[in-house]
Amino acid sequence: MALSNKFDPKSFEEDIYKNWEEKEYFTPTISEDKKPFCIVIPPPNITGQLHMGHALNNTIQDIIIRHKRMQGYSTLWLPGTDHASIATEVKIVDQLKAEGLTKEGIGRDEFLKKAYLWKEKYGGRIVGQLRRLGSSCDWTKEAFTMDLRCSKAVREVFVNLYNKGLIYRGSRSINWCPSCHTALSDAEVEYEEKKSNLWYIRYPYKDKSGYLVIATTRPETMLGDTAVAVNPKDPRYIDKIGKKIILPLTDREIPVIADDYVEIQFGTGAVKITPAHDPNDFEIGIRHSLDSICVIDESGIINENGFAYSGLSREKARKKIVEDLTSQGFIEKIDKYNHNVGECYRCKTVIEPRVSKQWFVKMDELAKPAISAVKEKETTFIPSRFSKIYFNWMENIKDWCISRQLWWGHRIPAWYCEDCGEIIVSKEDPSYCPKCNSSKLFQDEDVLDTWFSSALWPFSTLGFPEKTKELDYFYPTNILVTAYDIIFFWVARMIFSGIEHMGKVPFPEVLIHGIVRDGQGRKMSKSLGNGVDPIEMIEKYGADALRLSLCMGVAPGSDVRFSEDKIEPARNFINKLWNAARFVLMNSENIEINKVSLENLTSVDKWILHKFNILAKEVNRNLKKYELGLVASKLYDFVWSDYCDWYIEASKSALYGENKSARDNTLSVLNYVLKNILKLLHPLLPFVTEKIWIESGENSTIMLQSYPEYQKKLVSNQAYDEFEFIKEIIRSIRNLRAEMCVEASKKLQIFIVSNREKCIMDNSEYLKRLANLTMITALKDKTSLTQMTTNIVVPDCEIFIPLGELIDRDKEIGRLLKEIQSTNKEILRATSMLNSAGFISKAPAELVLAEKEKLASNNKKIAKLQSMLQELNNM
RNA sequence: GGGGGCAUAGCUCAGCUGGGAGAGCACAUGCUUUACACGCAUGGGGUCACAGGUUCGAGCCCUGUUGUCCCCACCA
Repeated sequence: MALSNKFDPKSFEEDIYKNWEEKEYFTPTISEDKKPFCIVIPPPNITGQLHMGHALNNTIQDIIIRHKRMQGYSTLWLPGTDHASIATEVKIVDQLKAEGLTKEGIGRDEFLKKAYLWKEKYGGRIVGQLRRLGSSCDWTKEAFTMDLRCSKAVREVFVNLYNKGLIYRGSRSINWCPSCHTALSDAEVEYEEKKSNLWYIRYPYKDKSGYLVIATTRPETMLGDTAVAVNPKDPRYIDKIGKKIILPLTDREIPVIADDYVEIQFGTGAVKITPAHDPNDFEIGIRHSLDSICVIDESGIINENGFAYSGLSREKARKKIVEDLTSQGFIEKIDKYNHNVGECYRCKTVIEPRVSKQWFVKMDELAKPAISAVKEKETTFIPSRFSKIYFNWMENIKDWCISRQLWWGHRIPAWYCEDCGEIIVSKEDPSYCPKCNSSKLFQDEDVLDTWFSSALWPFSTLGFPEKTKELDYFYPTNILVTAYDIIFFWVARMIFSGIEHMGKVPFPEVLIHGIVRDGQGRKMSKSLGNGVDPIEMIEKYGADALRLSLCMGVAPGSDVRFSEDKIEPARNFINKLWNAARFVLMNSENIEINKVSLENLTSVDKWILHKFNILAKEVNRNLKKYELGLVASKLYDFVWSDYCDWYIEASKSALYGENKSARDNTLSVLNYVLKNILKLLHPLLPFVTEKIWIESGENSTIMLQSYPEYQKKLVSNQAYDEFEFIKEIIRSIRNLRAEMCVEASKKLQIFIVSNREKCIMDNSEYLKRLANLTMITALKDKTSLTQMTTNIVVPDCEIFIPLGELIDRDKEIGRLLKEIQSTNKEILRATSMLNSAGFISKAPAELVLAEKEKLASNNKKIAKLQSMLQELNNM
């Protein structure tokens, strides 16, 4: 026997994957006869290792891609990794620090060497982990955001945007991380509410006519104040506008200005203006031609413009300034105040707004078509509510700061002429200045935001700007699968980039899934130490179990809680499947398995084929809608309840019986359904389905079989009804046994009175086996019964069981009363529905008919129950 | 300040197009039934957050309320 009695994924997963990859099953052929289907992977950062979020994201993509592959599409799942500029640089700086080195110390070239080494080591690790998950990526096309292909695309796009005037360089107030020493885009700043104070400070007028009180959350920035602003409509200050103030702790003279920006209600209605260290103040500064005095340097230290405080950190300067203001009588009051503080998304350092020269992408023109593309449903978000998030961001977007003062990344393709100051933006490295012919050129030191290259991913990976056949065949891709937390960073930017550079949206669908949380619903994080390592789970339970557990009970777009006790049911299910397969294969050994012939099948054979057929329809329907939770639960229920609990158990009658043709028929159906279950399950459980497929004697891979579809010829409503009726009888007998405490091993004899006698007798073998009976005797009516019996009523059948001394009259009465009660409830429900004129006239006719039938059958049932009760009472 | 999610069994969650409330886990009882104890059989357990509305009919649609989580936003 080839299958061991326990499912042991470790023994085969790796070999199976290796085989798939060697045989190049993941590599599509570009063919006009086939429809293309393409997904580009959200490239994992080379900094990381696979976490549960990746596991969920890639499981979903793999299910979609395997399904499409089996449906005959030419499928490409294009993998790759992201250089993750700032995240990687932070890690390497840490690594250097541990070795007692600094990045400045070793220099740019040496630093980049280290970075590439890092990429080799850790980029390779995560790619290996994706393989372990079973991801059917075409590794021959693996991309990296800094490889030659992607770098060419980046330069192409940068130069094109620059030439169109959509990229510009300028001095703006940007978010600065004093720890990473770089500018950040707005999207890279995370806000957290912090407890702080609102300091009310007296700013004395120069003419000694008193003072004006301003309120601030950042007293240390007052060193850079160049004005105080009030609202022009504020009567309190109307006569103060234009007056001069002497900035406390300094000798600076600053004006009182009027600007609509100032809220009359907030604080004192007077705001200190620090253009160099606040983005709003920067705007006001421009409107009023104020000086912008930088007082905090790149590391968050007060610089030479900071009077007595220069050299202090932001935090120390705040403390000292408040002390000095207090002792000199400038503090009016201090209120407790909570406000949002911006932090660097990589290192959590408090952001310092700073004015500096950076490169920006002008967003207005790019955003417009990207908004209408989603409005016009050229791209749809699934679930649709996520399009609101997209619109909200796109409609309020500001210019995108793309330059980073880092080393690891795409260097900005701009050169400056030392002699004439010309800026040269070029796809190729220039060797002389086109304006003055000087050869003294130096390249911009900065690199691009890591998301600049990610934005191009759907076409840069396919060969853009070359017109490759891959790009022609697979672009636009078909679906993008990602978590909702990078809609801004990535999805939105891919959409406007695709429209701008390719003329088409990069994908018609965006499937958004949730975040994987821990058992208590908390985000998994390193600091909490609550992360579950997917690789550890794969080691313990297998990749299939992990994949299945990430689908079970999950609705699209909602967060998933994961804990180890969620994976056990998945593993148990696979073990169940494994053993079912083992049973079928064991019984099929050395026997020629015929194709299923639809003639000569028993009711249960037709029943399982009918139910399988419905399953195939439901699975396809739900896969189409990406309802993976429903797909998983339908497969789970069919395999466990229908196939294992009922069909396999019922099949034993034929398998262990004498009739050879009955056995052959049953084996055909057993094998047919098993094989097709494996196909349906394959996208979810690639490894175990392939393993069983091969062990069952198939010599090709399951991953290229055609996916089962609904087939009209398998429909058999009559057989379905028939076996459901038999199941009902079996269940009621089992229930009676449990209630009456009849030993499970005790075989019973039953008598029946039924208008479906033939059906019961046709299925007597199944009844005997599954309800553990010796004999079934059909009676015309119960009066011929001479023995004392206990009785069961199911629709269309009365069952009489001689239980001898086990019969207990009071217990029987109780049982009957309970049954009468529940039947009465049903009758009441149906009656009230049928009594409603509205229901009769407005509800669908088949529904009304069904209710009438139910009522009739329950009426019959209750009549029988009541006569039984009568008899018992008369005893 | 704006936007969104969630509220269903003890726990974790499904419930797709409005038509007799479901699963897994947990619980109870009984089972060495020759595929499986990672198993088999049977059972108990729900005011579908609350209040209105639409409808013949609402867990599902609409309005409001409460609780909870998240996202966005420059009130210093």
